[in-house]
Parts: sequence; C-alpha cells; structure tokens
Amino acid sequence: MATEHDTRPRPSDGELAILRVLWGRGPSTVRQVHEAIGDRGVRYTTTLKIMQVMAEKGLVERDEANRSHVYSAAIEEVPTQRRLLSDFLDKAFGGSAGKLVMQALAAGDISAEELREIRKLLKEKGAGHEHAR
Amino acid sequence: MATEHDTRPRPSDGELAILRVLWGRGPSTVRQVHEAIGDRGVRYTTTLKIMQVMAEKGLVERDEANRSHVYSAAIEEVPTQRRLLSDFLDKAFGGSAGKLVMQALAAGDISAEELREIRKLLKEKGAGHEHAR
DNA sequence: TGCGTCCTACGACACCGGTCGTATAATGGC
DNA sequence: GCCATTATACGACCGGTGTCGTAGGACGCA
Repeated sequence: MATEHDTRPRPSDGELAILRVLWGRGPSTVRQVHEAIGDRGVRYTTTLKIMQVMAEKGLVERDEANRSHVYSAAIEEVPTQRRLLSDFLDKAFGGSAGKLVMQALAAGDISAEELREIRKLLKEKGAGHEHAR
Repeated sequence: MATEHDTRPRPSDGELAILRVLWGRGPSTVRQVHEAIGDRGVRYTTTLKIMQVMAEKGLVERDEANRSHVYSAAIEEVPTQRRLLSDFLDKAFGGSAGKLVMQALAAGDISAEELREIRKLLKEKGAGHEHAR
C-alpha cells in the first residue's frame, strides 16, 4: 500500500507561523526565524523552544553542524495546508467545501491574477457538468 | 458604520461542534445536543459543562423556564464561519484567499449544485474585473 | 410517602501550547 | 588569555479546554 498515513501531529498555530517562515525563506536559524516573525513581543527563547519541540515532533529538521543550528521544514507546504484545510472544513463548515469556497470568495480580496486561475481551475473541473448525477 | 466589535470569544472546537447542532436543529436541550453529536465516547456531563461555559461566554442563550434548560445559539452561523475562516486564512495561508480557494476546489468534493453557485458568484464578482484594486 | 430517574451545578484533574528565566557552553575580538 | 556576546538546553509556570465524578434538587409514579 502506498499511502502510509503520516504519523506526525498537525502543527499548532505557533508552529505554523514558524513553518511559514521556513517555507518562505528556506533553511534558517532560530534567530532568522525569530526576526522574520516580526517578534510580536515574544522572547527569543520562546521561538527557540517551539522550534526544539517541533524537531522532536518531526515537523522540522535540524542541522547541528554549526553553532547556530539550521532548521528546515520537514513537512511540505501544500499537503500540510490541505490537511489543515480538511480539518477546518469539517469543524467549521460541516464538510461542505462549497460553502467554504463561497464565503472565501465573498470575503477575501483575491487578486485578478488568482481570480483568473480560479476560473481556469473551475473550467477544467466542470468540463462535463451537464448532468448533476 | 456601526461596527461595534463583538467582544465574545471565538468558539473552540468543542464549542463549535455544539453550535453546529444548535444551528442545524434550532433550540435544543443538552440531551438533544449530546445525542446529536453522536456521543463520541464522551459523557453527558461533559457536553453539559461545555454548554454552561458557552452560556457564560455569551455564545449561547439559555431558557431556564423548564427543568430541562433549552439552549439556542447566540451567534449567527455565517458571520461566525466568516470570522473563523478569516483567522484560518491568515494562519495557514498567509492571508491568500486565492490559494485557499484553489486548494479547496482541488481537494473537496463539491456538488454540481454548489459548483453552479460558485460560478455564478464568480461571474458577478468578475463582472468588471478590469481592475482588481 | 418513598424511590428511581433525570436534570443541573460544581469542583478536580490532566493535557497542551505558549511563555519565560536561568544556567551553561561556544565564539570571537582585543 | 579574558570577557562580552550569542547560542542552546532545561525546567517552571500559566491559561484554556476538555474530561469526569459526585452531590443535590425536581419530578413522577406506584
């Protein structure tokens, strides 16, 4: 069987913030991450601690070659987002992806660029949409 | 604009599950909610406690006329979903509604019915899509 | 009137996530 | 070689959430 389920836990909110930095700028030191986050009043050791815990959980990988350890994301961005989205979909929208999409469209500001992509995606998806089952 | 910001806290996951029941079937007793939730191994008093806390927080209202108190949702479904969605959007997608929509479209099974609505919405939205502000 | 049933109320507890202080070790400039 | 700087490690604590046990009151019915 190809689909061995990932045993790693979902990232928490704080962990996700760190992952976003790692995904965005690639392997980074704690300091770099800490500063990238904008340092919302939070101490350096807090960021450090979270990242250490993440390493234990397998959410990030750590290169200890240098004194300043270099961390990199151990889980991919899109699949992770998809898992979180799936959870959120169930919790907040009872699993109705349609409702979620509609509210996202109504609420969020979406660039023309992205709108175009969405239309394209929708066109492909709805190729044979004549019959609704 | 009379946008007095709602001071009530965001519902937690457990609270959200209860709200979904309340939104779905209207004012209900604790027992009804508890059974509707499917009772995932959780004791009755757990459900009760959460609902009591929700009442304190102002997330639900309680009618104590009868012995079995009747609870009803004190916050509306769509605005609540929108707030949660907005939070989630920031946390998981860095605020990019476009990315979220695309993944939701790609991942979720959306009924033909909803697909049609989405297209309609998209059409309206993109009517004068020359400038995406 | 007494008893089983159902309800609410309340407190205790455990876990998780986030936060920080402090201790200790490496580094590099002077 | 010394010292200030900067890094990691570790433990403590707090608040929120969920979980449950138990106590006690209301109800209905034989």
